[in-house]
Amino acid sequence: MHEDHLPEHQPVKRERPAVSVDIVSFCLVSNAGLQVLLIRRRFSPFEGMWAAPGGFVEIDESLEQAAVRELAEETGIATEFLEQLHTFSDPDRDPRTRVITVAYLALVPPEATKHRAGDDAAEARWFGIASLPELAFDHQEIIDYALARLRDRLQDTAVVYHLLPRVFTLTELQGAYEAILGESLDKRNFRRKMLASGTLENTGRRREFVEGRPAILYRYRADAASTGKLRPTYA
Amino acid sequence: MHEDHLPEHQPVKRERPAVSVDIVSFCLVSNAGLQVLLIRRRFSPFEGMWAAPGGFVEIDESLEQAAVRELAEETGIATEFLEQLHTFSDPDRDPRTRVITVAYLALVPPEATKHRAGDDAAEARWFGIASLPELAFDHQEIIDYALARLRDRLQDTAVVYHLLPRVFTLTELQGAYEAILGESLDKRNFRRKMLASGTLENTGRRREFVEGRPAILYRYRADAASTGKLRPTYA
DNA sequence: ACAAAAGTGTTGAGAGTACACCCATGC
DNA sequence: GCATGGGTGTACTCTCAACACTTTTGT
Repeated sequence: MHEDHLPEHQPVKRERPAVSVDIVSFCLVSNAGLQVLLIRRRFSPFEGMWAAPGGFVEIDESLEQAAVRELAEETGIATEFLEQLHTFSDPDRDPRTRVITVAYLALVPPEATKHRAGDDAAEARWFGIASLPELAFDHQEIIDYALARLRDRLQDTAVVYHLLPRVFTLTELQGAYEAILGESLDKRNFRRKMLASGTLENTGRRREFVEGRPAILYRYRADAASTGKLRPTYA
Repeated sequence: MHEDHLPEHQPVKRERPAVSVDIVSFCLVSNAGLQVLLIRRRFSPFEGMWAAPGGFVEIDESLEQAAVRELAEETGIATEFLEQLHTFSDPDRDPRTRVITVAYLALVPPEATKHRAGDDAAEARWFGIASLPELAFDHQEIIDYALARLRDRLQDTAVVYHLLPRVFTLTELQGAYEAILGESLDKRNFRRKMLASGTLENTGRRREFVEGRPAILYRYRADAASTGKLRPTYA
């Protein structure tokens, strides 16, 4: 990094690539599974195509700030969970000019999923992970990467916390795991593991007015994100 | 990312941050443990201080290409293993101008560790991981991050492959794990696990002319990096 | 009483951990 | 024959995986 400043050493002002962030936001919708937030592009290139929300980094903000800002500007969504994924740098990934993009993973809890179209995007929409439209740029690759990371995080941390309502039943929790992993899990093993992990807390309340036996409502303990000892596979 | 091109939409040409790569290279030196490659800076800022090799990305190269090029230019070292770590973007991390840097992990096998000072650096040197000098920029943080990632990779892949000579004894392999993890491991459990992983191959030769009983020489199987099933903890 | 969903235990297999002595070679 | 490092096995614990019936509620 360390030479730009020295005129006699680097006499030519180097051409700088543009730097953007792209945010892959997931949410869970009961019996519709895992959803990804996309916007429809209003401008060329890929005008009219769907893409992950994102935009250029301002000169005085960090990448995290840019990600939060762009997500808010383009979709109106404020996320609590944001994790850097990977930086994509193929010189030809954007047909306009050289753009290096830093991809972020965002998790949006159900009470915050209401979006609106922003200035830069004609439209924003949640898509089921299994039925994504054709995507602009290398955004399909970025979303694949994000999903792999989310699945990974699920194995050893309490990230689902950020995708569920504050209270939930064990069956709902299992449904969340199954929707994200794309496979079904054994009920008894799942419950044992979750309860043993020490991340859950019985609220003492039950889900009322439902078909069948009312389920106990749990919440994540306040320190779950840090404390959670989860490295299960269930089956 | 998607608006730079539209004059009426973004009439002002946005100021672009500079983008650099920094490479944290590790090697193993028998009974000197894990080493990191640093260069002494020839220019301000932090002139005379040690830093990870790195430099600005050219407009038409990928980040990986930039990392390989900078490492070669500044130290003459060619690495086989390169993995992207994280992108550091604090607006104030470089006092000169806005620089976003993408950090890479490089592993250098013992036969490739000879370095030379390059154009941009007065001097290059391997430092023991436990006795690093004060570092320029946020490079201490970057190296900490790289070491954590290396330790992580050690748990479930055969990365040590890239840090050892082509043939080695089990004792040497265990020494490598211990040097990287910074803890000692049980000999019998370690050997059982390694041999059971299926990544090693007995060369049929032994280390000759040494004190004590000659040890069997092993090599990694050609497909070890992909096949290796390692998730041990030893103890 | 029946439909619907919640809840509950046991067993077998494999992996991890702890631990101490004999073996092959060079000098 | 002794110093030096190489090599080996067993028992315990714990976690994972497979698997089916009973309980509670509303209607």
